[in-house]
Amino acid sequence: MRPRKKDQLVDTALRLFCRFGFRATGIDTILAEAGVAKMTLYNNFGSKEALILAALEKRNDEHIAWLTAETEARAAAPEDGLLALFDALDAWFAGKDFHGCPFLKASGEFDDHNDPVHRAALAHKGQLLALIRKLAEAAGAPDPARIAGEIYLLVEGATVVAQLTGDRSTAARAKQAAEALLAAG
Amino acid sequence: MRPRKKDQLVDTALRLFCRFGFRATGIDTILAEAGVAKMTLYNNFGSKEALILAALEKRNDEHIAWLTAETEARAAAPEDGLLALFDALDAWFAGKDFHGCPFLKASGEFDDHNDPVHRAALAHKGQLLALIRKLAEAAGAPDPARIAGEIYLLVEGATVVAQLTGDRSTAARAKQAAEALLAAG
DNA sequence: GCATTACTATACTGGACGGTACGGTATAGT
DNA sequence: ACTATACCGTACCGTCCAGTATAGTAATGC
Repeated sequence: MRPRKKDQLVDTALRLFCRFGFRATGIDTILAEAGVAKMTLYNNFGSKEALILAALEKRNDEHIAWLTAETEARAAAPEDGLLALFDALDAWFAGKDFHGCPFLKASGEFDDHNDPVHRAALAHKGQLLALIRKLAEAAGAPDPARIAGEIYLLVEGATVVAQLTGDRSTAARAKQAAEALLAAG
Repeated sequence: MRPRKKDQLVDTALRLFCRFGFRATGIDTILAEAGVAKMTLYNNFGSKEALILAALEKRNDEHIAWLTAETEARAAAPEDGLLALFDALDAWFAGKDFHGCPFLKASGEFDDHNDPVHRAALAHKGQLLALIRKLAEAAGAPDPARIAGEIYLLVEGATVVAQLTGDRSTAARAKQAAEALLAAG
């Protein structure tokens, strides 16, 4: 199997979904941009929803891995991980193709909690929270689960606000708040 | 002028937009639900976008007023306002017709920062931040602007997470974090 | 050599979309 | 009573949508 076109389709779809939204992006646009025939899409995925799910799955893997690596690279010591996470976020927000978190976008467009797309978003956020909890444990926080939950709220808030306002200092402000939370124990 | 049908249209549209999203809600659906003829919509608003804008404007006024009043009612003393805000949020999230913040939904669907809908969302969030700042000043915080910015991130984070997960304890967790932030000064 | 597989192009279906045209009705103010 | 206004229902427009049909090409694998 040579899954060249398939990957191309997923990559293009993901890029357009992130930029214009899921419902607003038609398959014809994706096809034209990817240079792929319509039947190739339907032979590989069967439906637009399946393509969305595939795109989100890939995005989940890549983003969690990137965030993990970037945070680790920016942390001088294991106990700095939680704060370094916000530096990684800052780098993410500063990218010129940043258009908010696609999973938040997806959960907004597919509001029904039983919808597979919403569930995919939920699963991703579960992994994000797990990552934060691991960082909290590595930092030696007295109550890692509690502190992770609080930090997680800051992360989501910063992500939303960065997309909404485009303010470059958003991650730094969230980091400041996180510092205070950590200092308070 | 008897703006009965006009209001009915805005109310119905807002309800459906909140629940199903802006792009996903067709005008025919709104019309059928509101029991209003199509020409009445276009005589009053001129376009779907104008209806969206009208709905968001009404929502902005109502929600800011509600949040202000609810927070005030739940604060025993002026310096409790910032924490009481999270009790108000909790009441909002617990409502059975809660489907997330329509302005965040709108900013996700209309990503372009020049889009009037995105701008409306931005304006609303400016008012929300101003409200938080006023509460921070009333609480006698040493640096009200900074603390308000941090609390604001918690508020947005809690709103997004409440919609995403449906977790009833989200506002309480955010309140806990806010307490720590306030205690840290 | 031959069959399978991956992919292509074009054309089409049925429905939904935002928006318009038009002819008719009910209700108000004067 | 008359007229303006608000509103109605229905039919229609052009466009876009997701998805299907069909026939054909290019490379792969035995």
